[in-house]
Amino acid sequence: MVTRLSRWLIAMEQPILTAQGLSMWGYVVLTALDETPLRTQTALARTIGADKTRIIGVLDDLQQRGLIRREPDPADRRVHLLRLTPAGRRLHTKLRRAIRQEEDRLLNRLSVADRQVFLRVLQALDAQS
Amino acid sequence: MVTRLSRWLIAMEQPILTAQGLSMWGYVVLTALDETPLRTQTALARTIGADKTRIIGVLDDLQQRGLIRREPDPADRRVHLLRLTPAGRRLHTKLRRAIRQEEDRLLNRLSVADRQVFLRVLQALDAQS
DNA sequence: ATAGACCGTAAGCGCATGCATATGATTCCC
DNA sequence: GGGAATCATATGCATGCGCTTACGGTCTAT
Repeated sequence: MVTRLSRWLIAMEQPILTAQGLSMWGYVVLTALDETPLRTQTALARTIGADKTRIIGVLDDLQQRGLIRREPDPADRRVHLLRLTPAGRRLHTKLRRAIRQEEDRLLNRLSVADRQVFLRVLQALDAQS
Repeated sequence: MVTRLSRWLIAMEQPILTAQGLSMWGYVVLTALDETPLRTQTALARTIGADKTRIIGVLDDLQQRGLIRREPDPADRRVHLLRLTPAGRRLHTKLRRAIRQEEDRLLNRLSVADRQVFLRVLQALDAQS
């Protein structure tokens, strides 16, 4: 069930992201930086459950597209601090809205109450993991 | 969200399955055969969203362990019909119970009502995917 | 009888991922 | 000051997976 559901949900999001030339991980990174606006790469990778070595390419790409900024941390020169640019924030907002719309479309056979419960529980489970 | 949730659910199930020397796909196959007791390999693969070429190893393993049976279909000699053995059914029941228990443990901070809604919605979404 | 489709099987290709190693630079602690 | 740890980076290895191709055998429709 999990496998199928995951794949199905991913298949739902994928076209939205692809249309903006963004990868899943790209979107995940933007989301994480939207939630916590300033982070080191290591912290980000840990938070999003990505391999820190593997997200470097993703970050390079996002940076090159002007969606995030990497700044040296004055307090520790080993560190880059990541933040969203205004363009990154705008794109993220747009994508999130589009994905929410698509989710709504897929959930619209549920009652409003059920839907709210489901999303709330998902959020709670996500927060706990 | 999807990625992390999937990973979390998988991380929950994995130790239970590993303890019985079963893979995720192994468990998925047992579940599918429990639900529909007699199926061709192609139908099974389609149902569980697996690649028909990739599940052959899984089926080989399950068969070797006496958990499933492959029988020629008298109506079509190209086809193997798959079914659970009693041992397969017993193992599946045991694993399903253990996984349910673990889910309950993880969901136990939710109200009973919320939990029921959540699982019901998950099921509905799965059915629609 | 023949052509095309299907079944199960084996294997190839490319990609993603988890994990590990190594590097240079930097920081922290003794 | 020196050693160990940490950061970001690059890269290797093994594995899994989606997709594809090919094969021998079988089935269906013409």
